[in-house]
Amino acid sequence: MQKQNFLTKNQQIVLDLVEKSSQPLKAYSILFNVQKKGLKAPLQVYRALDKLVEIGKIHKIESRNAFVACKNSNCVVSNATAFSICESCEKVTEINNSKLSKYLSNFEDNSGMKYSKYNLEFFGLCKKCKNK
Amino acid sequence: MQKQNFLTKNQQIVLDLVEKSSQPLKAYSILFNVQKKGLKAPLQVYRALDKLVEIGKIHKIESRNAFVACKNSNCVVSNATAFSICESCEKVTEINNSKLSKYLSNFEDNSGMKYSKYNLEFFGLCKKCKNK
DNA sequence: TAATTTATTGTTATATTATAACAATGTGTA
DNA sequence: TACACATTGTTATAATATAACAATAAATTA
Repeated sequence: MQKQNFLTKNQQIVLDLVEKSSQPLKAYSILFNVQKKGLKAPLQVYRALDKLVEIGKIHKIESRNAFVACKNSNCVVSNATAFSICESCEKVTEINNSKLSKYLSNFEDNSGMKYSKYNLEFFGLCKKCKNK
Repeated sequence: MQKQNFLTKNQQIVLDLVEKSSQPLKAYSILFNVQKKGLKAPLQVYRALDKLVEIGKIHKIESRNAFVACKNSNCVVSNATAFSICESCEKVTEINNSKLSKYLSNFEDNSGMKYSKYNLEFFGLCKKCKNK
C-alpha cells in the first residue's frame, strides 16, 4: 500500500471547515462543527488534523493551540511557517515573505545542528487594534 | 502597593528547579518535584510559571508545552526568543545570535502591524542524533 | 480472485495541560 | 490603623490530547 496521496472523508471534512474559517479554529470547536457530518469523537478530528498538518494543508498556531489553513497555494510541506498574531483581537495572518523565509531556511549557528524546519510567531497589535 | 520586583517563595522554588534542569520541564513534572516544598496544587505552579515567564526568567517552549530557564544573564523581558529543538532526543537550546535577533526585531512587512514580540522554534537533528 | 498486508476508522476510556472561583493571608501605602 | 491590592491555598472543573483495541476498507501480491 503506497502512501496516501488524497484526502480521506474525515480529512476533507475537517479541511473544508478550516478553509472556510478566516481565523484559527480550536480542535474542539472543529469537533463541534463537524458532528453533524458524523465525526463524533475528538480522536477523529485530531487524526485528521495530524495528517493535514503533516502534508502542509493546515498549520498549527502553537501559542494558541489552534489551526489555520495554509494560504500559500504552493504549500506542499509545512517546514517553514511564520505568523503574525494580534494580542488584542487574536487575528492571525500567515506571513509570506520570501526574504524572511530565505533568511530563516538558511540560518546556521555553531551548534552543529541542521535545521529542517522552523516556526515563527510574531506578536503585536494589528492596524485596527492599534488605532483604538 | 508597587509592582513586585522580587520573587515570592513559590516563584523562587519553581525557578530554582527549572534552572537546575538542563532541559525543559513540563508543568506537572515541576509540580511533582516541588510537592515536598509545599506546592501542592497545579495552580500554584502555573501562577509561578506565569510570573516567571512575564519577567523573562523562564521561557515557554510552545511546541512542547515545557519551560526552560533563560540562559541570557541580561534577559529582562522575554520579547525575543529563539530555540533549537532536536526532534529525536528533544534537546532544546536557546539560540543567542545577535544578527538573528536584530533581523527579527526589526522585521516589518506590509501588514501595518507593529511587532513587539516574537518566538522562533527551529527543528532538526542535533549533532549527536545526526551521527546515529 | 483470494489471501495478505497495511492504513484508516470508530469507540471508549483516560491522560495531560490549564483555568475559574473564592475565601484567606500577607504586604505596602495613606 | 485602615485601606487597597497582590499573592496564596484550595477545590473543582475546563480544555487539550492520546492510548488501546476491535472493526473496516483499500492496496498489493500470489
